[in-house]
Amino acid sequence: MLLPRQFYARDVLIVAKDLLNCYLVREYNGHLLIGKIVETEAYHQNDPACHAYRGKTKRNEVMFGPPGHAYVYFTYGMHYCFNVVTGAIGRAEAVLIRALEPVKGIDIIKTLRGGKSERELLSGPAKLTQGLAIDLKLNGHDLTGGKILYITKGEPVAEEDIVVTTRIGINAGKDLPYRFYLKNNKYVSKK
DNA sequence: CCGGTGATGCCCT
DNA sequence: GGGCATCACCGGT
Repeated sequence: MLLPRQFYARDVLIVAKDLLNCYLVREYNGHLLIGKIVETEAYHQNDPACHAYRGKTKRNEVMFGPPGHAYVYFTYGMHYCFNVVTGAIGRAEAVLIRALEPVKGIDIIKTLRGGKSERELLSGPAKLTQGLAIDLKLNGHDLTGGKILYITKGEPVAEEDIVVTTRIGINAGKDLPYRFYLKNNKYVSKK
């Protein structure tokens, strides 16, 4: 089932947790590339680590728009990261998708990633954008349209199978418990 | 297995 | 001009 707009129009911490076990689907050159979401992080406008903490800019303006759209940004001179916009219009919130478990189209994904081992294909925020061919052309894309790039519902996750901890790769806001991942899943990114 | 480090370009101050 | 929501590779163990 395609996730509807109201799924995304909730608090970013709820959405970040509920996205676990859902499927990110990418239509690429006639192939379906699919990964199961196993790790997420939440960011919001009152959080010092958030791109929108100091207000709206050209880069982060998608975060202030309607929920259910993709916020893609470029970083470290060579990598892209993929986020899902949440919450109400005018409020800047987004969930960073940090890791996927490969599900479908694995041969294509392997080619896009330069022939890495299955464990290394999508187990990091910039790895999964490379493996699913996500770049700035998809910034602002509506994920509720069911085309090109979208998310479908997964099996519910038991509360005890979710680990809540601090985020990775940031300094500001590093003590906030805004990272969520599936316990014992080998495709979660490493620290 | 582990920690350290260079790559590389754009955004924002 | 500094810093970045990262990754892959290198060398020592």
